[in-house]
Amino acid sequence: MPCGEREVNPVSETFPKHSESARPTMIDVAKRAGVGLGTVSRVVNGGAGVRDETASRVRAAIDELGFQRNEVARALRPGKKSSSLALVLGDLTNPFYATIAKSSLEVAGQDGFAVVLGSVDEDPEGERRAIQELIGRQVAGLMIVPDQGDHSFLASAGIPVVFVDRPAHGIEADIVMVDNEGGGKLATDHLLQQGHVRIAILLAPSYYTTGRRLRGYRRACRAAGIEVDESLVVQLPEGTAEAAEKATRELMHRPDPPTALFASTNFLTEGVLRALREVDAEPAVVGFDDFRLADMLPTPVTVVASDIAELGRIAARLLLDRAAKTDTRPPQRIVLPCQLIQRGSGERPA
Amino acid sequence: MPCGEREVNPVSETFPKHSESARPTMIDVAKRAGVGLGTVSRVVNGGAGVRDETASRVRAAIDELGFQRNEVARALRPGKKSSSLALVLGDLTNPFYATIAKSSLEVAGQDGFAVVLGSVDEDPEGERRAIQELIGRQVAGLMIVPDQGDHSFLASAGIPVVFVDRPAHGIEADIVMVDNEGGGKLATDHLLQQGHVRIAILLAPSYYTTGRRLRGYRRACRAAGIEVDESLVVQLPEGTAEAAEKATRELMHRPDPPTALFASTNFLTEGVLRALREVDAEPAVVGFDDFRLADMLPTPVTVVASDIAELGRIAARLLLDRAAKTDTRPPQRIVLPCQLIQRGSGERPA
DNA sequence: CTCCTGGACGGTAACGTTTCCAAAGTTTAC
DNA sequence: GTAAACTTTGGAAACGTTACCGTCCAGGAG
Repeated sequence: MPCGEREVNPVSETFPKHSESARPTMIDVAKRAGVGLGTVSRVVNGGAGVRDETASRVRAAIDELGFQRNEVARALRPGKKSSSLALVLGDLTNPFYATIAKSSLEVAGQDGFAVVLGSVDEDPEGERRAIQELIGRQVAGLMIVPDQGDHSFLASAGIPVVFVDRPAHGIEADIVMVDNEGGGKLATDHLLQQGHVRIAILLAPSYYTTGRRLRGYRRACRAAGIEVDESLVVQLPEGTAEAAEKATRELMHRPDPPTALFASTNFLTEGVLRALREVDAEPAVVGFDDFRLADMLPTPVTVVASDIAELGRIAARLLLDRAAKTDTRPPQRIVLPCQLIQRGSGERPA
Repeated sequence: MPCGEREVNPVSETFPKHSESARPTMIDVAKRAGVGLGTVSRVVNGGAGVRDETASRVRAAIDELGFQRNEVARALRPGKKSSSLALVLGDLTNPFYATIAKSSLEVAGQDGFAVVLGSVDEDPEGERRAIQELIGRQVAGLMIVPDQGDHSFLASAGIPVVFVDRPAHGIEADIVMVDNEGGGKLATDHLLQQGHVRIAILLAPSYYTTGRRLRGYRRACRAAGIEVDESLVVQLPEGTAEAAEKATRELMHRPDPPTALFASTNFLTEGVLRALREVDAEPAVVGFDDFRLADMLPTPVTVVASDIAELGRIAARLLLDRAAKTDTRPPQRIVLPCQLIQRGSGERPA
């Protein structure tokens, strides 16, 4: 029960409200310091070619007036892009995306860049619109965790693009991702080693990553000389925990349930574990992507993990270098390794 | 062990790279459509006062050229702020912040606003710098989860500000928060009802919210006629799970350990639970703020929760209305209720 | 003493949009 | 048939910055 209704009160203290007073411009500073506009600009941009005495007079004026450069006007000049990057990704509530956002934000911030988050619907058309919006804001570069669909419209945007976690079709651009196929193989190999033969794999719909992880799974099975039972390859209608829970329940109620499950995303892993609570059998479980509290669950969860924060950092760094034209190499494809973290759930024998 | 070193390969496909070709401007559109510049602007902005026939000719030209309005130039005009909001908050890896980011992003997106995330260091000076940066980008409004310290410098920013989760000093602005004191009382009351008398409370350092939650705790104790043992009020040096874990371990190894713990943030709850794994005693635990998998832990975790997504939505809505001058009420103080979610850990008897 | 060189500085155009004003065209009213 | 009112349109100014081009002054070389 609620501990109170929503309250709405005017705040009582009487502090200055935000004033509409115009903020000072370089012209104001110039007048105040008794110098020309160009000189102020030079001081603000590093002060090369300005006498120390003049420069400090200008700086004094800046402090007195509380002047701050108008980034919008600055970005209007041709060639000058705004000092911000755009980041387009899915549900921030997913720790995977949140981690990318956080780490790329850090790197961008170090270079004085802000990060603009476009709101992302799930449909490709929404993504496209969001991206166009962002481009209109003259960002210096785009980091995109792309949805499926054609992204060739990005080629005409005139700004560098880095794809994160998955490649996109129709454009040649940098891509930073994890070794999905290797990770899928790693997880499956591990389960095979425990003697499992009937290993189910749960897949979120139509992501690129999904296909690669499945490929790793198949490769591991083939290498072990095991033929894949296609009824154990479960394509979910949604990438949610709920969908995985339902599918797992169905799997485990079959006459010939799998003895092990490979959940190909963190949310799917959660769903699998939820379903298994209500089931007598204790199949082995390996998840893809680590998640908070994985080690605290009744049976600590074995996962295949990679350094997601690094994913974001590399992407941001690469994009900044592209934007600054420091990096003029051909488009790169950077693949981060995965590693297996054994915690218990994946070590149950067949 | 890693399933492979980091690979770096040039991408092989040969798609168009991003071209540096200048994007078309309204002037190009005007020429193409054989109309004046002003007419194009009118069409782009809704088309009021333009003949249908002319408007469609302009729209045709826009489509042909792939014109997209330059938001930067637009924002340069006086009075016109850019159609973006700034969001300043802490660690996105904390689901609490991530949820706020997600929900405010959604609301802003509905109104065609982008959200700029300032990178936030933990120190107040870093926060101030980040905010100044954002203001320089001419955002239409600021949403801030404020650090302690004086925020009066915001009064001269000339844009509306909404504080989220905690108020700030030195400025009269809207604030959207949860009923921390009520939640603290709710949690403590619940533990008292189970017969607990020695209830420890763990507090993250110096947050505003911390103080209110403690106040609710004290109020509940006083109402129950119990004198608070001040050695059970634990001020942590850091708001991390690790700090809470260490403190809990120390608490439980005392000769007179508490029979219940109230962890005042989600990370602290995690730390508490980690420590309790290695302890024989099974004290009751209530956490503040719900978290993913709370119901999946060996003992499902009882929490006091509020609708964090709603927090973000309300803040964004309010800010948008302020920015549009649709809402000219005096600064509001909106307080969302908390509710108790009983899952087991909080129902252990004394 | 004059000329030249170079650093310091001031002024102005330009970026792409919105807004305002005036001109042109069209309808309505008398 | 003419004047008035209104609608549609074109053009120019302005937003705040940067980049470029001159000008000015000091100092060194001839």
